[in-house]
Amino acid sequence: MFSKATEYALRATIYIAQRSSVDNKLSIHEIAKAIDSPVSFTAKILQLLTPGNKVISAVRGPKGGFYITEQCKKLPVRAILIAMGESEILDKCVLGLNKCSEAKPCPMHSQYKHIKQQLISLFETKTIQQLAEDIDDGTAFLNVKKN
Amino acid sequence: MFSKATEYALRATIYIAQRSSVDNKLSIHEIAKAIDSPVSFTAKILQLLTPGNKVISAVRGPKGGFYITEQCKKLPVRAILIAMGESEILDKCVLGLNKCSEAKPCPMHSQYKHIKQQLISLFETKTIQQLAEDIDDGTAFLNVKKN
DNA sequence: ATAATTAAAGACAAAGTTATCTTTAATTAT
DNA sequence: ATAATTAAAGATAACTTTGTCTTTAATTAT
Repeated sequence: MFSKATEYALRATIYIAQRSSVDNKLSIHEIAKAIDSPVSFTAKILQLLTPGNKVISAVRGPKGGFYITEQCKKLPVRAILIAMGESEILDKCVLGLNKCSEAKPCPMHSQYKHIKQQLISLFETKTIQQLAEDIDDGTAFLNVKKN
Repeated sequence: MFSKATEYALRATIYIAQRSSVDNKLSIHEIAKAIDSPVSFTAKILQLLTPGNKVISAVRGPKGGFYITEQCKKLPVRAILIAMGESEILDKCVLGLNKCSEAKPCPMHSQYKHIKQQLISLFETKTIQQLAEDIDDGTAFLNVKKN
């Protein structure tokens, strides 16, 4: 469904939301190890989420690292998708027609749109915090290792 | 959602189902033009659908070209996805975890699985023929041009 | 048989995605 | 101030996907 980059962004953000705070920042090494992603590539990806503290925050230097504000934890998952530039997946025609519309629908349009709508609403209503809490609860997991 | 290759495969197959018959085969040029795809690339893609007349059929030489049998028209859309090797999209974890399961679900798992199930059932129940008929009916379209 | 026409096969090129490595800049502690 | 630590920035490489072009093989018509 999503690119590797977006998958890493989602996992990293959830991990940061679950483990970090302003005075317990996480290094890119810890994050990448935890979510099983390549370190440098993950660093690059997180740079898409940090400008203006859009989704997560980063500070350089000793005691630096990544964290997320309480405010940003309240953001819907879609905020990550938007920052990753993958929001159009949810607008695109299944057949790849750029002119697919209600007026000129592709032959999958009428059924596919309902499913797409559910995806949009899932990503719009589910917050980063909720995902992190599911892991805290032990009702969900980010990997196979013990949390 | 799908790769360009799979989008072209879907569009091409629908076009062939709508316009071809055993004694009215379509050239790769006509198909590519109709579905607005690069000719040679489309030719390559259709080679994934022809072996053993899996989805469509092809014959070389004058009066040759592509067509689809009545039998293959009855195939679900998913047959195209399988031939294109894109069937795992519908199995994959949204977060890209390879160990995501009912026992160890990712934090999106429980909601995402229902949506995925609808996608699977859409691609499983919808046949190539049905899509072609929608175009015949004028209730659906493959492009912006007049049919 | 020969020529014409069509898809198949194969080599290659361009672009995009994923990944690595090195250098720079910011911050902290000494 | 200096050294240490951390993310940011930038260059580059590997791999995948998308796309093109040429040659070959099959089929038909003459």
